Amino acid sequence: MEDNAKPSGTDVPTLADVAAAAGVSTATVSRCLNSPDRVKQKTLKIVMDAVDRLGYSPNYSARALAAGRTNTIGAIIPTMENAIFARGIQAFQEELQQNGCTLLVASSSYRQDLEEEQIKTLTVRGADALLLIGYQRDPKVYEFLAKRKIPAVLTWVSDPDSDHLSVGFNNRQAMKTLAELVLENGHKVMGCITAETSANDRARDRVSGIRDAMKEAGLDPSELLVEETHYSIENGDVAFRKLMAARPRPTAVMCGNDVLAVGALRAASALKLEIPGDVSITGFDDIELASVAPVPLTTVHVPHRRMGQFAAQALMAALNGNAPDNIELPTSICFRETLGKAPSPNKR
Amino acid sequence: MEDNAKPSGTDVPTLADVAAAAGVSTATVSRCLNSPDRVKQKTLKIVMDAVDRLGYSPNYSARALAAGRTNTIGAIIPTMENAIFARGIQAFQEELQQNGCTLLVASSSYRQDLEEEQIKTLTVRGADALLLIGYQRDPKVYEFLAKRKIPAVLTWVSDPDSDHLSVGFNNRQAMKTLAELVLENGHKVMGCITAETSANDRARDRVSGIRDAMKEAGLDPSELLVEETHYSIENGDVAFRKLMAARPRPTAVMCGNDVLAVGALRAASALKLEIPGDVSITGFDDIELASVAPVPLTTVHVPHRRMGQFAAQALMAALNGNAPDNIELPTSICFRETLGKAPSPNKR
DNA sequence: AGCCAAAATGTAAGCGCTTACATTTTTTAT
DNA sequence: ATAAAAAATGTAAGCGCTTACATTTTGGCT
Repeated sequence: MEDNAKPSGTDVPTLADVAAAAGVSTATVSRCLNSPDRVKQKTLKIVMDAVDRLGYSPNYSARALAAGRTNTIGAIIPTMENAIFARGIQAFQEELQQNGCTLLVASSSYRQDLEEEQIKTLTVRGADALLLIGYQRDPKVYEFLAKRKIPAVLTWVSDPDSDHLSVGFNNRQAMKTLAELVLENGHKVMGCITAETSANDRARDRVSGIRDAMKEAGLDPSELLVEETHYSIENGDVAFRKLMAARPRPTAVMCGNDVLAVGALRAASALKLEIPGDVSITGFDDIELASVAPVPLTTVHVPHRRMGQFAAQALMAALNGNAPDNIELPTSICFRETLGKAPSPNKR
Repeated sequence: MEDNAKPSGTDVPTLADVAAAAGVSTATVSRCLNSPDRVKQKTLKIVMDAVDRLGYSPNYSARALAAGRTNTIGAIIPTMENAIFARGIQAFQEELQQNGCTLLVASSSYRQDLEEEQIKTLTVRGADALLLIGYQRDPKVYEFLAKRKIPAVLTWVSDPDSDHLSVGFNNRQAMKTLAELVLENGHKVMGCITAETSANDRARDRVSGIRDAMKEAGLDPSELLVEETHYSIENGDVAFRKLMAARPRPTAVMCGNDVLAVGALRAASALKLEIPGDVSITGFDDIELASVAPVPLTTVHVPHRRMGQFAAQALMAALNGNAPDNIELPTSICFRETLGKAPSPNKR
């Protein structure tokens, strides 16, 4: 018969098993694992040998319960179905991993109610901190987070006026810059395809950016033709056709993201419109899709990877009791082939 | 002074607080939450009222520790950076959520060593079950999983001969069917762009499928020109150019997935080759990209959503002690515009 | 009314770990 | 050498929950 010092059969070894095997207390084993510098070299070696020998790995539930933190970070993104968020989140995850944290991803389908639910779920599941997209949400959510002392970083936006931590970029300014370029090409009748602006602050800001530029160029911003739809290639296609049916017809269509722009491009091709000869089209994001579109897309480049990385660093800092600064990353314009001079009126 | 029956200040309420507030024991509260049919209606109401009033939600770490399960499922996918896995995983997640489980996603960058590490990490973090892509891995991994009694479902493949649970499709057969169609169009010189076959069983099977079809059509399978590379549009472009430099030049290039095919398409356009007039190109997966490629892609349609859904169901069944059956889902050919007759020799 | 099985609830022992505090060992200064 | 300070280790009390088992309540029968 075995005595009780050994772990029985196929059971997963516990801290106590390691302690017994190494001839020390569980506290010492715990210290070896969590703060090795507080333990004598010799002891450390003995314990680590025991850990290896038994193939021990800690039970995270128990650790979380005892320590009051899970080392899990939650992220809630609007969608996983296209690549808009993939690069940024991937970088976020890599950075977290460096810091011994795990990422839990949920998606909200661009629905505010679902996002709130997911925030609750992730919190309850023990997320120590959260990455959120955009800043627009019920103040109660922020109160809830504050009450639970859960740091959150808002990304894909820059929100310097607010006291919420954010790591992102200025959607409005970025789109404005692109719009200025479009207007410099002589376009007077402007169209725009965007996500629904009521529930999406990034989309709203981008549209505002276009209007800003129009105003400064002496055009009436209210004449911007706007099509709102969900992000998908198909919807971009449909929206573009609607825009092309308007009179006067836009000579430039600025899209809220690259996915919509690619849909517009497809529609243009079907309508036998030359890009950019007949109509100019622009995107936003600079995902891989943009560079391989039927006509390579002129778009706004967003530094997704750096954003993800910085967001992770900010959160780690917040968890360590520091107060990280908001970060606004610069965007740039990525010139490709879909932006050109406005066609001369007689040519149309 | 408060007495100890009430939760103090901003603290998160616990089971005991609810029990005190409802005037019952913690066991009863626990039962109300986990098996409501085992308590009296009246008690249930009292307890649930207290839960609402206090805004209680259970601590999952504690629950996991006590119950020995986390209700968390892990998934390890080769990459999050393109959309190949997005739809399937999204469906998987939705189905899990229906069953009260949370998804933890990790990515392995197509590296077997990283995958093993992630499997360990997720296991240690308490994943009750795992979704894995493909079947090729060190037998030790399966032993480890078996020893820990962690159910795993292999997806994106069908592995009927093995005793591992799988929910997927037959890569070899699917590609063979497409290859037959290509060959029926009179192509004699075949090229292929694939992921590295040594570390990717899906890729390997797909190439085998092409060879199978060639053999049956009386061609020498060893004459298939193969370019191996990582999945990306850029790499598809480069590989296609290499293939086009071969003599005799392939008249059809079958790609291991849609991403590579889109890259090939881009290269073809740069080389002023007509698709499918000069060269036919095919893909695999039927992701959204396929339908919006410069020339809409003829490809293999994979039922990603259903696969994800069934995989989740299989895992839930396994966790409930049932032995779910392997599932092989049918694929279909999605005809678009990149497959055509082989050009007549004199035309070249 | 009285008995008994079934239903409902309570009691309390953990789950595996961290950590405040107590104790022992080692180092440093005198 | 010796006292005091510092470092290392041990002891044991939880963290918030589930669940086996014990106890009480309920309700159907006779």
